[in-house]
Amino acid sequence: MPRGRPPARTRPQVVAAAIAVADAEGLDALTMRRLAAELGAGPMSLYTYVRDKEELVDLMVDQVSEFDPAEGEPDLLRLLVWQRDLMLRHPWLPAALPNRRLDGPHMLGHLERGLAALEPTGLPGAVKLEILALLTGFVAGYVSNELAQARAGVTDSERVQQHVAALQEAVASGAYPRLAAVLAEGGPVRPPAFEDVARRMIAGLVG
Amino acid sequence: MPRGRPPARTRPQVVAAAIAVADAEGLDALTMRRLAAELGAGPMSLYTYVRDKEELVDLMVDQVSEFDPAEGEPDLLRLLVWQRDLMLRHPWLPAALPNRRLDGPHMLGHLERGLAALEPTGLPGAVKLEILALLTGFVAGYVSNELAQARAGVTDSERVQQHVAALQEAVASGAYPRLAAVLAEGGPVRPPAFEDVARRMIAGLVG
DNA sequence: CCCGTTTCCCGTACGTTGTACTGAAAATAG
DNA sequence: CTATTTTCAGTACAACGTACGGGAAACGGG
Repeated sequence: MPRGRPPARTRPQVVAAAIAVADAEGLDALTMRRLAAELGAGPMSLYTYVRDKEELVDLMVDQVSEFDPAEGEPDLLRLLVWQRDLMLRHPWLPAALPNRRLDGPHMLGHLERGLAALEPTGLPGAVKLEILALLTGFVAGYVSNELAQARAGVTDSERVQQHVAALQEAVASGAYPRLAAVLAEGGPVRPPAFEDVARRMIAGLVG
Repeated sequence: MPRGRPPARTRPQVVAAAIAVADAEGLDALTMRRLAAELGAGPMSLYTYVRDKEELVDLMVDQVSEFDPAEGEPDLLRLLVWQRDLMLRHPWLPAALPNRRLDGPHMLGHLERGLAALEPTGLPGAVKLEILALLTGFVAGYVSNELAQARAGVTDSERVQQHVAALQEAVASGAYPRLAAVLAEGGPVRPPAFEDVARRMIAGLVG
């Protein structure tokens, strides 16, 4: 029997609310006060469910990484596609991943699936882990680029325009002929589809 | 003739001091007050040389990316090796790169060299830029892993040990057989050398 | 029924951060 | 010398994560 006063909320509820805030307004907008207000609670109440903010983000990452077990054991390409979908759905994820403990059940499950996909290679375990880390990093980088370009499309006014102006000026100086050629080439060329690049990446690392 | 009171310091001096602090104590230790104290100045004096902290880090990144022109036009592999050396020398660099404007002269020079190395491929310019971004992201990820493992060697006590304990427990539950096998395999297997992985990466992306 | 114990809730408050504001200080131009 | 221009830096503010501690709500045992 639980002894004292029962919690008014559950930990998954708190984490889910945090994810909702980050999805809607970005990771910077996710402050403890903001999240508490979202839950109709005092700021310090959150520390009943979470040791500190770092742990909160750990839990957020693990929560969104839930995997539908009905999909069975995917190959590496399917795994990367799934990761990308995840990051497109939760744009804060690529920024949240670095320097984070990934020992939640879903992240470990994901690792397990990755190891399964690498089983036929017969590589040493440490190498398999390294490959998985590099592939995840690749996906995060790719999606970050995608998201940045999408944001540049609607133009952040201030910041993006300054960047473009700086580029124009540098190119006009004539010191970067090849860069100038690329920019003159006309911008919106369709970049290669994710699946193609991912396939090349996998082939390069495990082939 | 310059009119008003002359500056007591130069912008490169300020940036160099900032780099020194970040090299020695990490990016988190680099605060405006700390840097000002390092220079024997008042905190607000720094804003004479730099619009805000973001621009300061922009300048730091560009400053450390200076390239010895005597090396001529390197191929892609040499470029990645050089990037890695840079990041090992400045461990804050991988963390500082994401979401940053890279339009300083040295970063543009680096881009120019990368485009030169990709010239023979005949790929469209936008694809070349994408490849360079992905390769830089790969190097940053690889070095981050290297640095994290080195730090785990001296053991951060608190945080790392908690992580290891969580892994042990999860593995002991039997839910992650392949992960268990990898961990039982014995840890310190020599990971593949950077040059090998980088070569595979290049081959995968441009091959 | 009531009281002690346990647990959660949350107002207050502290230290740190980036930086806006303001006015003093130091240099040149006339 | 005076006016102008620029840098310097003290004070201060808002926002952050979170330590602290007292009040509130549930239970077990008498």
